[in-house]
Parts: sequence; C-alpha cells; structure tokens
Amino acid sequence: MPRSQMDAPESRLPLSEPVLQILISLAARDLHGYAIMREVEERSGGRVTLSTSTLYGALQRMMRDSLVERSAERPDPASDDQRRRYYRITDFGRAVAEAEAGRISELAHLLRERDLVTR
Amino acid sequence: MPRSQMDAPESRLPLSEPVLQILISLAARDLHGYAIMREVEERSGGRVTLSTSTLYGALQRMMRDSLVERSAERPDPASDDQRRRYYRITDFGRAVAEAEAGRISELAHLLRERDLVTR
DNA sequence: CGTATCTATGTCCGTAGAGGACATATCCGC
DNA sequence: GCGGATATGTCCTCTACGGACATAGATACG
Repeated sequence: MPRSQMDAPESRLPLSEPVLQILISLAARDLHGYAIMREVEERSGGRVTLSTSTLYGALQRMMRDSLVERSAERPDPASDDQRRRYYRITDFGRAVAEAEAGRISELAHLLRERDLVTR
Repeated sequence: MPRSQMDAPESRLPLSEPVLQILISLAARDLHGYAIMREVEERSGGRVTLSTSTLYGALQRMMRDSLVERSAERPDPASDDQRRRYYRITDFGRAVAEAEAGRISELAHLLRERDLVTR
C-alpha cells in the first residue's frame, strides 16, 4: 500500500542524503533527473554524487510517497530534449523538506552547544 | 577486512541517525548501552528512540569501525551493576563526529538560505 | 555523413543497516 | 519470592544504496 500524505511530515524523518538533496534541488525549480544529478554534485562541490541507480530509484520511491510528481510542462522550450522527464516537488514534499530542515537546524544547534562543531 | 581509522573521517559520512546519536552521547562521557538508549530518548524529547537491536547492532559495527571501544573502567563504583558494558568514544570516533557536525552545520546554513527553515 | 561523445533514463543485483520480535538474566523494591 | 525495571543480545525481514550494465537520442566535428 502506497503511503499517503495523510500522516505527519515528521513521521518520514530523517530523510536519506539522496532524498534530501533531490528535494533541495526541486524546491527551487522543476528539473529533470539528469539535471538533478548535475546540480547536486555542483552544489556540494563534488562531495555528494548520485549514481543513476540511486537517483532514479529514489525518484520512483518519492513519487510513490507523494513527495514529488511528474510535471507535464516543458521549462525552457527553446532548447528542449524529448527524453527529459521533469519532476516537481509536491506541497507534501515541501512540508517534509521543511520538517527535515527544522530537525537538521536543531541538530546543528545541539552539536554547536556540545563543541562538536570546530570552526 | 575491518575498516581502519587510516582513511579520512569524511569518507564515513553521512552517519546514520542511530550512529550519530550514540556518538553524541559518548562524546560527553563513557556510558553503557542501556544508558545510551535512555539518554538519546530523553535528549530528543522522545523523537529518537533506539530499539535494543538497533543499539547493540550499531555498537558492534562502531567497534568494528574503531569509532568506539569497550572501557574497562567502572564510572560510579558506588552504585555499579555487573551487567553493564561501558563504551568510550575513540579519537577517530570524535574526528568522525566532528566531521559530521561540520557537514550538518553547513547543511543547516544552506537550508536556511533557501528558506526551508521556517522558524 | 559517419562516428564518437555527451545527455538521459532505466534495470539488475549484491550488500548492509534499521528495527520489530523474541530470549535471557540480573537487580531492586516491596 | 515475585514483578517490574535494568541490561544485553540474537534472529529475521524489509528496504534502500549504489556499482555495473543496458539502451538510445542529441550533438559536435572532421
């Protein structure tokens, strides 16, 4: 049974690194899979890389869980590519991302308090 | 072959939630397994709970990976309990925890920049 | 125009960790 | 001595991660 967005966003935490990175990318704008891969790698300075199996596997699960959905629109029709499949973050996906952001923010605070952040 | 502490702390990131929480507890002081469970639950306000299988499984892997080690000392000999097995964070474990703390701190900054932290 | 490389999506499969269920034994209060 | 709390541990299943591999359309270039 596919999970519905009925349950609280907090119940989905913590997110895995791939899922969080994908949500961060899609929170800014609709993107296709390959573009997400490139964006995540560039944004993280190469520290986070998504293999294609991780990327497309995660996207499928995220659609199943209603975190993202397929977008019919073609952003940038000027230089398009028929093969591309665009994804959009859902309202629920954004709520989950925000819940995770809050959790991480609190965690960062705690780690600072305990002198584990050394910079 | 068990992983040695030869490789860079960053190569072990990201840490799973259980492993990070255990390291946070042990960074403050030596503790036995059951005390770690209680501390994590209390510190997180019940949001993070470690089942015994998760806890002891994680501790075994963390020893294999030289993040923690068994401690022979008995802190609090006044009210001791023979069954307790105390664990201590290693220098390498602390380095890994600090690397993770830095990563999380940067992540929190990014999430704030992108207006995903709403509080 | 052929062909090599980049772009783009996807599956298959092995491995490892999370966690529920269960097992066992000791400690302590009453 | 009996029950609940303390304490450690295994077994088993499920799921996700990610390397290897497959396929094909787009683009550049001689």
